[in-house]
Amino acid sequence: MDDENDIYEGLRLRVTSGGLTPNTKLKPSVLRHDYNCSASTIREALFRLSTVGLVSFQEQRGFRVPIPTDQAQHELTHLRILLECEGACLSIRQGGIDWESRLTAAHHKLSHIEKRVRGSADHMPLFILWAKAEQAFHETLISDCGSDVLKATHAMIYQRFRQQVFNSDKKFVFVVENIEQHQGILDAALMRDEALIRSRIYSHLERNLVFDMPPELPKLPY
Amino acid sequence: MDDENDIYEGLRLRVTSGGLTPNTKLKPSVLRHDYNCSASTIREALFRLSTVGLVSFQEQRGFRVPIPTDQAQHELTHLRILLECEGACLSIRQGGIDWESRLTAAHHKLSHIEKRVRGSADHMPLFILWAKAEQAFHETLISDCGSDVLKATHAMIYQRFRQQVFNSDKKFVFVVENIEQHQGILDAALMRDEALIRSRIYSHLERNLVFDMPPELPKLPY
DNA sequence: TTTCTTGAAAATTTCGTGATTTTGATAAAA
DNA sequence: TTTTATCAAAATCACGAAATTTTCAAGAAA
Repeated sequence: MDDENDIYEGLRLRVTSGGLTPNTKLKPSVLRHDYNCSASTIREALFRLSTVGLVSFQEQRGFRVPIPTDQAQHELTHLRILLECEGACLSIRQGGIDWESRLTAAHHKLSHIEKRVRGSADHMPLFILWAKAEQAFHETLISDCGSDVLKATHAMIYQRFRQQVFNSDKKFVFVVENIEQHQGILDAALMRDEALIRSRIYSHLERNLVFDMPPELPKLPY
Repeated sequence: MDDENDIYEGLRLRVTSGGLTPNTKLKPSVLRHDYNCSASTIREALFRLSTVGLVSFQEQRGFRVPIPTDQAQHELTHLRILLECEGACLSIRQGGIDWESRLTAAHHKLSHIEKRVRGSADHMPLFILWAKAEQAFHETLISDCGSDVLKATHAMIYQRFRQQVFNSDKKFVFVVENIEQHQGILDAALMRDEALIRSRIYSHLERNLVFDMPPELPKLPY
């Protein structure tokens, strides 16, 4: 049935948070056994992943898990900030009670998991749950911006960001500051304060910026 | 040799500015003759185009030329403004003399073509030339922003934007205002005036926004 | 030792085929 | 006339194999 898409999703999970070492070769002829299908089917899925930037591809040289670099982390963070600020502000303007309630719900789930993570010694077992909840929260934040293109672009960048951070040495996937930062973003959204939410989204992601970023970009009239 | 990529580029050109009617079915078994290769090869190229949004795809229902809508035009324009303003401002900060000279050169070419277009009755014959030059100008504008991710994302959105506008009924591909607007953007870049270039990029693209856009988004501290 | 060839093994890309699904026209039923 | 059923033609999708390209180790030349 929807085989093709399951394989795509399966592979996506493995290259983003499946513990695969960066630069690992992804051979269709090997992976086919994990999904029992033909190599061509795997190849197609890997191709799709490569156009989104989640696997690297070189003509006649096959597919590999991308190597995280400081530069890539910086760039992905920068774009996340740009897109998320824009999407959040538009949602503040256009979103209604429904948006507020969905965002509150998403935050409630995330917050619950984060408090459990804080208590446990090993973060790993909860990681998958946390990753899903955190993605849902950030996607809900921009969900009423009214632009599918913006949302799709953000989703792409978010996936690559998560892959980058997870596969980098530091493994900064979760830090305690997240808890109050997510809360702060929710509060700003409910207060409908655009300037505040911008500043809080920036602070939340700031630690992933590895180079200096202009602290302030005057943006008028647009 | 680099067959696969040639086919991809060839198809990309046809769906973006090849005069194909929106909603036209793209059948691998037909297109194979134009590139003399197998249907599978065409299929793969179309698949890649679909992940970038330049071809619409439905499982078991094949590929089609996307139908332009006002909504899509608005969203693509919005994102172009966002990305291009950001890229231009960062280039102003980080770009050197080299950037200035490349931008001036790109503008010179574009300007030359635009003045010829203004004189001719039928725009069509010059269109391909103009499209290439205009893309080059806008890409040079953001070329020194220091972020490959930003540039790649912009390139994607720009392609879809061009497709949308070209395939829409109005065919607003070229208007005389472009001439002075491009000049204005160049001037602002050379003056290194960030606020000014933002405002001019916005004005340049504004006519493609089909819904109201917030005239001013206060953006502090980021 | 270092650099350059050689050539077999391995991996990647392309292609035609058969199985499955959709499409669209025609006929039957309401 | 409108709706539903039937079924053949056409298109799509997954597959395995053939053709092409790369990899890399072993030997020859500098």
